Amino acid sequence: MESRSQRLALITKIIQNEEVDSQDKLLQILNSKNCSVTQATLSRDLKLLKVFKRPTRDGRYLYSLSNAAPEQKPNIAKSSSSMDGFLSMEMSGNLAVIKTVPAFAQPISQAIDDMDMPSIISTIAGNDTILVVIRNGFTGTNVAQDFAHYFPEIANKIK
Amino acid sequence: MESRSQRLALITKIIQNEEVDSQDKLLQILNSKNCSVTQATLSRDLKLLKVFKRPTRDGRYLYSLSNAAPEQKPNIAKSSSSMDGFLSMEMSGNLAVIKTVPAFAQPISQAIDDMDMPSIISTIAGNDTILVVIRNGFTGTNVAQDFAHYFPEIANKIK
DNA sequence: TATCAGTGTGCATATTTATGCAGCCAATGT
DNA sequence: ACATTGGCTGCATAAATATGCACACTGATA
Repeated sequence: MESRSQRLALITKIIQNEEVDSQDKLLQILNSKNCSVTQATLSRDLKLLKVFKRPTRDGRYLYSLSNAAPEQKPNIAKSSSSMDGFLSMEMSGNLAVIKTVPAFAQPISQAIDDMDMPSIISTIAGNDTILVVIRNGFTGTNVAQDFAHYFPEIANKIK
Repeated sequence: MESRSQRLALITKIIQNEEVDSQDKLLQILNSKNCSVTQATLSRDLKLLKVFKRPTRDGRYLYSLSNAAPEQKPNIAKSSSSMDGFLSMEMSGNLAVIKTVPAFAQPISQAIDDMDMPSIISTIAGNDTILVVIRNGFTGTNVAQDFAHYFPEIANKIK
């Protein structure tokens, strides 16, 4: 085996047909097929091929070709206007209820979750309403304070 | 941050929202969010979540949630537990809040409703959060017990 | 021919990730 | 109460993977 491109093709075939979980293992298979390289070169080959280790159902990781791997959608960056559409917030027991302009509940809910406020377990959003679940040991006042701190632009809309 | 399941939920969120390419980097982000663990624990967490490093178009590798990989989706129903994607459950007053891997809230919510647990009136699900409304006369402890009974595989994720 | 640029490689080592082991803690059984 | 079990963790270190550097080879160019 002399050329790199031939070796790359061979690697592709091996990864498709066998359960390879380390470069050393791949190295052995290649050696047994008359192809002699070092682990360092293999590492570079795999990067060229965009090979990656995929999790299996039983908790292992095996090398896999990335042809089908889609780009992960990055979340839209938060802007200073992430509270656009916020209308009001009112406390009720261990819940805070936020009303928004219709269709704005989801993005606002996401923005709130992203802040990881200590007083909030999580939020859940419909179309124009968000439920904010307050963590045990905190009060609506705590939540109001946290909101005023993280989102000062809506501090005056909290009851 | 005290419980492992909560940390797992936080990790999924970080991996979705940021470009993480090493456990050390993830470690720093967690630390900045008041969550202190070692790299060793992180390695175990990532294996539990079946996180893997996905190749990007520009030749880098970033951590990614394996449940977002589409080729695995068609098989989920037949070969996975209905509690796949369940991350954590925390009580708050007459509610229990379940955090899931994104997009898993709806099916898990359905599975819970289907059990007709005596301690639960109903559930409502967003994208990665489920609210469980506890029936009058029951407590969060009752709900936790019911969950442990009906879904023993997630008993250890209940706070 | 001489020189240069680019590619490919091994070696040694750095970086990154995984794990054996022991200890802690909470839950459970006797 | 005491012992036991199992989950979770950190520490130290092993295992796995990536890379800086030097060198060899090729093809293009003056």
